[in-house]
Amino acid sequence: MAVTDEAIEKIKGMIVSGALRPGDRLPKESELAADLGLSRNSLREAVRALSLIRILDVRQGDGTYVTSLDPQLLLEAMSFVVDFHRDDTVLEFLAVRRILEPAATAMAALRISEQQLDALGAQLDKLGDTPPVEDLVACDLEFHRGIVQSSGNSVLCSLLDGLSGPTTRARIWRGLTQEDAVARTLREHRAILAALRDRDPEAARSWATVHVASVEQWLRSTL
Amino acid sequence: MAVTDEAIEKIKGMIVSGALRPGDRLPKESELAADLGLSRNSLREAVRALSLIRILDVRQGDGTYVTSLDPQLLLEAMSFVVDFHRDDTVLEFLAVRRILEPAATAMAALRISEQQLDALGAQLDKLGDTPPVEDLVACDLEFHRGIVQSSGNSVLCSLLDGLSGPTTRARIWRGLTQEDAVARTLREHRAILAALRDRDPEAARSWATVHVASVEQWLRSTL
DNA sequence: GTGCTCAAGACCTCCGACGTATCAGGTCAT
DNA sequence: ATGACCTGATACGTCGGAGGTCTTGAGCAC
Repeated sequence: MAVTDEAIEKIKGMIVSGALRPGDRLPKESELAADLGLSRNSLREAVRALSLIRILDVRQGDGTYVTSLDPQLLLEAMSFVVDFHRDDTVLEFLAVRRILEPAATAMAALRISEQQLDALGAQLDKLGDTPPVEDLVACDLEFHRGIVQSSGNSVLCSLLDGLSGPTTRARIWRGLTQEDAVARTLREHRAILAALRDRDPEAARSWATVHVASVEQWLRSTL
Repeated sequence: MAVTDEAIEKIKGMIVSGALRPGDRLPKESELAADLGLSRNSLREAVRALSLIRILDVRQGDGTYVTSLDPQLLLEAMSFVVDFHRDDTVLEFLAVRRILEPAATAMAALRISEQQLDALGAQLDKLGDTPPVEDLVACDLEFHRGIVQSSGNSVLCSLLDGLSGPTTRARIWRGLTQEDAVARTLREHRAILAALRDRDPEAARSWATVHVASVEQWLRSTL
């Protein structure tokens, strides 16, 4: 195994074992390189790799720190990965979202706060009946994120966030605007919100399923 | 933005735009560095980072290639990330698995081949009634992987593979062996297999839910 | 045709130097 | 005494060059 890969494993080990805790500062590059028995250049490759996936946070002029290691932060790196997938695998991602989103919406029905409900309602009202496409996309993303956050599971939230990432979503919406999809989306959003207000998990789950399935169906007919 | 980060974005752009396709070979380090306008050292940091998340495949003495970009390959990197989470977030990961695994098992009930069914059955038979712990862990992992693969969704498969990674699984099983968990697990595995043989998605879903929930319950009472 | 040898090509590692950003502490004017 | 400003130390950022190691494939002997 290459020395850089060894260094990655060793740093990972230091964090997993608890020798380095979230927020801790690493020794400076020259010292750490000496400790691990490799050159500063090779160590930097290891640090850069761990920095890309949000394990480490490098600040020039200051030092290198272990991030909070929150699921939200680490899974954020997944959206980077999702960007690499071509259209032919989008359906598979959407199928997973079709499983997760209804479950998350059902969970949210039991936990969402009145305040959050009002915020979602205000957001929908502000949008109007015939919003510009860009506003609809942004709103759609925000609407679902708000609900999923109320599920109380940050892993689930981050995962869905990655799956529904801006790139994928934008690509889907791009051609979806010519039909009655806009009105339909708004209608379904209101139905989901109503189910949440009723604290009705099964209704919320069903409407979320319908909502994702409609996107899936359209996409399947188009590709 | 640092030159290395720029290089990461540029390489990503070349792949996403289609200028570089899966399996393509990149120009040699010195040429690519010159093209992108940075030093070879800095470029290597970018390549190493993309290599960690399985975007690039570097072969010493040969060259650097774009990987197949299969969902399976890219999401494999997620297990690396999951390893960093401490026990207190394991429950959240398990909750997500509790959503995905029953759905995947139900999907598999409709698509799994007779051959695959026989293989799963043979695997269970070979294990016997009181297997060693290590064999049980390996078998458990293999059993679920085999089923999920039959769901036909490689994204779903890779995701569950990451969530149920060796580390998490081993940590859970470590203390689970003293009780009646072994016999219970084997019984549930056989029930899942029976439901698959019957091509009964709802029974398969239910047994999978029970199976994951029992682990979750045990873990919740222990932590 | 088969197997071996060897040289070219590409990545691997290291070193040393200099640039740049951050932070802490001191200086000076108010 | 207080505040802004300056300056030095510190740590990361970037670079160029020099060997080392591994893979590959051409060429040669059998």
